[in-house]
Amino acid sequence: NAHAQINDACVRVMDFTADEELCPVCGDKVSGYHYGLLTCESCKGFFKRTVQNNKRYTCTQNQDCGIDKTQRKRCPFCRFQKCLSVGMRLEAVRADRMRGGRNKFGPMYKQDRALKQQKRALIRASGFKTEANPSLLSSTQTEYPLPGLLSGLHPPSLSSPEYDCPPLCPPALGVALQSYCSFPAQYQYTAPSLPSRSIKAEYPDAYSSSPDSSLGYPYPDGFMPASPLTSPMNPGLPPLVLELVSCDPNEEQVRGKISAYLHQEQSGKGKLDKPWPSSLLCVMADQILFSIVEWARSCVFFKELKVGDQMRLLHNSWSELLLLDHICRQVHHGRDNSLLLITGQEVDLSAMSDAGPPLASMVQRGQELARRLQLLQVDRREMACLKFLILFNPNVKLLENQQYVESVQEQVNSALLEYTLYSYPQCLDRFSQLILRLPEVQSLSAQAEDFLCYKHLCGEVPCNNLLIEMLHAKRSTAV
DNA sequence: CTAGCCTTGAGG
DNA sequence: CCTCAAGGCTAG
Repeated sequence: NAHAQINDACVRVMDFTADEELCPVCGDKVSGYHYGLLTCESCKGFFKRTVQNNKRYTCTQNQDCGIDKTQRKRCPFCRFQKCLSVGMRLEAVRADRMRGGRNKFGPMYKQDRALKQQKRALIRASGFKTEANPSLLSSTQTEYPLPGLLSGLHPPSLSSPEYDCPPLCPPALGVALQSYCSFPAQYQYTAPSLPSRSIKAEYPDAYSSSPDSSLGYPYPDGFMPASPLTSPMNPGLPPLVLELVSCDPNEEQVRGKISAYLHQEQSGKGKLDKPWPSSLLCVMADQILFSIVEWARSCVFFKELKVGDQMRLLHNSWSELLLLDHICRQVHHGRDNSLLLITGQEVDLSAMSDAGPPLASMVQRGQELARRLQLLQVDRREMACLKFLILFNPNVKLLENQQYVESVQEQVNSALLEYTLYSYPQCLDRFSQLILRLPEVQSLSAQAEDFLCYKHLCGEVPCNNLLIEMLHAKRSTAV
């Protein structure tokens, strides 16, 4: 049911923006930590009654009832389901009903508080935008779901016709985005195994031997509680970050594919008319670009978008993504005086000086960027987040579902912030250090685009490829 | 049953 | 001492 889904989506957005003052189960006001996380008083009571009295409910609908403040009484089955899915802990309900005192979760509550405070401070310090969109805010309080959070907010008149009519736009990207059958569904999300902090149950005898508790609440068949956005139980590893990493293509496979392609290209033509830079490098970049489009097409969030918006986002970000891919490779390579290509070949930079000043200076800027990221020892997870932040740019013009793009950006931002705070607590400005590289990537990629455009006009670059198509697309729609 | 308010009591 | 998350109580 759409209402419930939209409401849920709003609550999710709120969790990232309003810093979780709302009960994750029903959206009511939080009264403190209860059974593992911050919830409202009523859901605390409900959870307690249910577990203590071993209650069993059934759902008269499809077990997917929306739970909010006004409807939470309607379906206890779904309410309890939701309690579990957001991470409320059966073990925190005491088997012997002893009152008062503290339990094992105490320290975690404290830690969670500290994290939240730190996060707020850092967000404020970095002048980060935290205010939720007012319309989103109100929608969690009223029972009127936002029309369009999931279906596109802008009036149809704003959508640009040229994207909706394939014949009018260059074909390659459209084909790449739409050829669903030619790619296997290889990105099945498999839940990453979280380093499980062993949370011993409050009463070990009752719980430690099996997931089944003496209170009679094993998790329902096939149902494991979903990882909450953040919870004191798996601090610092936002599930979203892991999910983003899981979207990354297998570097080996991409390299193999591109190497094979280049080899074939080379042997097919016998000898290359032009040796290195121009021709082969462009073919290589072109192939990497294809793999980037393939990555985007199959990754979480992006695949929910309509093709029109997918194209708009990619047209906007292709060169940055390409550059980031290059930078990332140089970070791993770790050499100042040579570049590593995806094929594994090295290009000596001392020979670069005669490639012309513009190219040399761009390569230099790229090396500088790589060096700074290497100094930070940026990791895969952070890199995955950065890619998403580049791709999901809500400032792209004429987006049909701009709000969705914005909410993805905020979610990724938030997850990255939390990840860096927990994984690198000794470096509090790590998040800003990472984010500050993005404008640099943007600026350098713009310079590279200009250069490519110039070379293209000089006829020094092959023109029937995705690379040039992207170049034209951006330039023709730039405002 | 629900949910707001009350009482407890270990840990700080 | 105080805190605050457990359980308890009870009107609606």
